[in-house]
Amino acid sequence: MSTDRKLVAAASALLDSGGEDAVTLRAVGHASGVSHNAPYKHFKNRDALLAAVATADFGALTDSFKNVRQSSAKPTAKLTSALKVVIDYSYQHPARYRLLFNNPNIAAQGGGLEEAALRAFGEFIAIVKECQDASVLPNIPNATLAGLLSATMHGLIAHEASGRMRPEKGLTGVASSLELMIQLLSPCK
Amino acid sequence: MSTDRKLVAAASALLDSGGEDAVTLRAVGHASGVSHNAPYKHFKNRDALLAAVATADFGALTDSFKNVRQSSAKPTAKLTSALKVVIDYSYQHPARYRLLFNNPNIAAQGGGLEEAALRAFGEFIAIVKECQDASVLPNIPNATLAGLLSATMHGLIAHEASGRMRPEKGLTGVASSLELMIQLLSPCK
DNA sequence: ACCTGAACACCGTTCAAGT
DNA sequence: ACCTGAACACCGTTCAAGT
Repeated sequence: MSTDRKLVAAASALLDSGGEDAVTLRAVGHASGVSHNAPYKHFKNRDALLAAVATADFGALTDSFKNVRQSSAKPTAKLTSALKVVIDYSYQHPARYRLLFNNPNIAAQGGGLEEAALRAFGEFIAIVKECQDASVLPNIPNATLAGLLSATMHGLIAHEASGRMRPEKGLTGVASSLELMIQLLSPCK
Repeated sequence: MSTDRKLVAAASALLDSGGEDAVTLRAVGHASGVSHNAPYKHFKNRDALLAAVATADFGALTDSFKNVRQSSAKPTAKLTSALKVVIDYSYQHPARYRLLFNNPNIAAQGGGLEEAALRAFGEFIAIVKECQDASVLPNIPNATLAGLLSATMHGLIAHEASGRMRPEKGLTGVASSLELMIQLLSPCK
């Protein structure tokens, strides 16, 4: 395993175990068996290393979306599954989730990150399109609708992560709120 | 002006001028005319100081929402205005916006922050209710709908802040996407 | 080409001491 | 009660030097 892959894997593991603050170059280097400034031989700086983690994760999300899209499920089920992929990812890897979707500094890093993010979003768009073709979602510009659904999901995740989704107030979780939203959006019959 | 108010004001100004990284206790102390560890006499630590900034801003948002709600505008116009209040705030004070709505660490700080956030959300809920009473929004549980609208707005803001709202893909800005969403949600006629 | 050790200029936080 | 200066244990980053 090459050093740069080891560094990305170590940063990823540290994000999961201790959050973003735990990702010090000293800890990353130590976990990879190199010195604390060896990362500079592979990445411009700490942000570039984190961007590499994000790029890899966007790739994994793209693969997951592709699997969902190519499955034999009904369009609505595919959409629910795709949303569930991201929701589960946000629960299981909160620090990494925030890196991909909630960190303007990292988003501005370049190095293939933007392209990787667009590829993932492209797969999601395709799934939304299947729903529109099946007339379970309104006939508005495809990417606009996908953007709305994606934004709602991310907003709900952030809302819950901030501890402000009170069940007593009728806010009953990300997945169920999203299901309701999809119902409300479905064309009038 | 008391020292603790000065500290909050200085932290607020530093967030605007240099982002969260610029809010060092040394800079806050210097801008307030005290030493770099004087803040510890007023706040438990740096996060508690940032939480105080967030609490104050939630208070300002509550006031803005209240003004909108008590105006003579039509319900839909009130909703648009309330959303615009937050959108403008996110543009003019991005670091502070992220502190209030996108920072789980700060959200968990306590000290009146949670209550202040709920008060602001309560005002927003009341505006959404006016729209429901006027039948321009669907008749589902009030707080649930407000949560969906709020989540969509925050998700769109995050999407744009990450530089991933490409106009060429049909994603044409936070405000216009939200308007479309509200149209789609309006009960079938 | 890749890595290391020392060094620099910072941090947040603690603590003894001052008024 | 409120504040200060020194100190501690960290950081990211740079750089000269090694193989």
